[in-house]
Parts: sequence; C-alpha cells; structure tokens
Amino acid sequence: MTRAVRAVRKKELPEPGLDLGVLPTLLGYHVRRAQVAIWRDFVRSVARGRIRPGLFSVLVLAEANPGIAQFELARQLAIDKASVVALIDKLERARLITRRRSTVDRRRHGLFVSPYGTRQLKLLMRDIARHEQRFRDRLTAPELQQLIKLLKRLYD
Amino acid sequence: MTRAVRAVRKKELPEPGLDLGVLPTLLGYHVRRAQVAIWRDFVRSVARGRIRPGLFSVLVLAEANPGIAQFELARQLAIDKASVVALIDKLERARLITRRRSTVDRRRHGLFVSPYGTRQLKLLMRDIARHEQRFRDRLTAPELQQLIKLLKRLYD
DNA sequence: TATTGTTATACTCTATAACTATA
DNA sequence: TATAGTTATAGAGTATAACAATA
Repeated sequence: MTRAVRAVRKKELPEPGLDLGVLPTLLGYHVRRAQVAIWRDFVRSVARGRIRPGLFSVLVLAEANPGIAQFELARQLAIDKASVVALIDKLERARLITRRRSTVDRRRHGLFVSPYGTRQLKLLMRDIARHEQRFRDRLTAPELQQLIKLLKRLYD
Repeated sequence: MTRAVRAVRKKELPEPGLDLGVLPTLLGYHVRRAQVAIWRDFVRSVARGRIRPGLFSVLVLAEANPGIAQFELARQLAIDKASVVALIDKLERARLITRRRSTVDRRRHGLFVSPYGTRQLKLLMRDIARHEQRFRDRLTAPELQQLIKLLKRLYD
C-alpha cells in the first residue's frame, strides 16, 4: 500500500481511537465490561476452564445447603428448573455431586456434594482466591466495600 | 401433606433462607448479579426485546464511527470477527445498517447506519434512558460516579 | 390439581477452522 | 504472506412445552 493511500485511509476509516458514542454514559455498559473481564479471568484461571462460574455456584450452594432441591437452586440462580438439570448432570458425571431421592417427598432429588467434591471444592477455592485477588488488588479495602454495597443496590 | 411431614421437611430440606456460602464474599458474584438484573431489564423494556445489548452497542458504534470496519468492531467488543458477521447480518436485514465496500481497501466493508437506523436509534434511546433511570434511581449522583469509576478500574 | 424433575427442542451468543478476495 | 470478511460447525447457557411421578 502506498503512502498516499495510507493517508487517505486515515481520513476515510476510523482508526485506533474509536468513538464510543453514548456507551460510556451508560451504567449497564460498565457493569457488562467489568463482568466480562472477571468472567474471562475466571475461565482462564480456575480449574483450567473446566468449572465455569455457573457450575461453581451450584457446587457452593449444594455444599452450603446439603439436600437442596433442584427447583430451589433454579430459583436462587434465577434460571428455569429445566436448565438446572444439565448443570447437575455435568456435576454428577464429574462425581462432584450426587442426587438422592428424598424419603419425605419422593418428588425431590436432594443434592449432596460428594466427599471427593468437597475436596475438589477446596482446591477450587485456591484458584478462586487468586482470581479474586487480581481484582481486589485494583481497589482499596474501603473501595471494595463501597463497590459491593452499590452493586447490591442494583440487584436487591 | 401432614403437619408432621412438614415439620420433618423443615429439618431435612433447606428452605427460604438459603445459605449462599462463600458467594457473597466474591466480587464476581455481585458484578454478575448486577449485570443479570440490568440485562433482563434491558430486554424487557428496550424495543420489546428485539434489540439486545449486543446489537445496541454495534448500532451506537457504527453511528459514532461511520465506515467502521467489522474487525474494528470485533476488537472493541472483544469478540471474534466471525461473530460480528451474524450481528451485522441481523442489523442489515432490519435495514438499520448497510455494508459498503471501501474503495480504498476493497477487503473492508465499511458500516453505515441508514437514515432509518438513525431514526430508530433515537427512538431506542428513549427506552434506554428510562431503563438507565430505573437503576440510577437507586443511587445518588456521587454514588453513580463512584460506581462507574470503580467498575472501570476492574476492566481497564 | 399442583409440584418436582425430566426430555425434547430451539434460540442467543460465542469460538475455531477453513475458505475467498484482496493487499 | 497477511488481512478482512465469510461460511460451516460446535459448544455454552438459557427458555418453553409436554410429560411422568408424586403430593
């Protein structure tokens, strides 16, 4: 490409400094970008990408609430109960969780983290801690508290 | 169900007050929940769900940067150039955007918002403003500025 | 009748690889 | 050789509808 053409292109086509228009004035834009940044770091650094944030949440909730029913998980994650089935299938195939039919209400399949799952969760938490730290390092302690407080305000 | 059974279930199965375990200590958890809340409100309230946040971003970027190339869009949105094609296809079918081959570099398809697209974007902005306002109402002006500043810190 | 879990199906958003046309 | 756009294909993640088992 000639020098003249390069000059023309500079005029005709927008280059490095892109105009973001109205986007930076929108709260949703910034929340989205922060979420994407954190999501990618999570996938890159936790369990070699084999456990995504969704599966991790399920594992934590099942560990904290032994015997939790799938529809309760669905409600907490704000997804349909049908969508939970695939998540649990995956965790069960990985031997991290077991379904046990409730003797009290036989429609329910209580979820229990296996001993192996508990051990794996402990290992996972080490990756998570490092992942978290990378973002906390960008904030002071009061800033972190303030940020969480304001985010809660958006979804509570 | 008998009264006795209800009592047993209360012991055996976790109910309303779910234990969230370690989740509330994680920054990513709160960012994710805020993002989901904003996303859902966007889909519910903007263009009757026919324009999602992704398409909206593309439209705004094309309007602010007439002739922008698809690979530049891809870089800005941090997605693959192949993924941009489907987005542009959709916007072109909706007559909001046109591809025009660059005369300078014939590999590039410059993107231009159509006059109709510009009008639609203006209408869209009214929905967006109301959507934004619903979340801004939960914060004071200084809190909003602080929140944006801290979110930027996470992805910059 | 209502609830819990499941299957079947489909849609959105994204990625990778291989291709074309241009540079 | 490298770049811009495209196609084909696949994999998450989600939804809806219909169903079986159970309450």
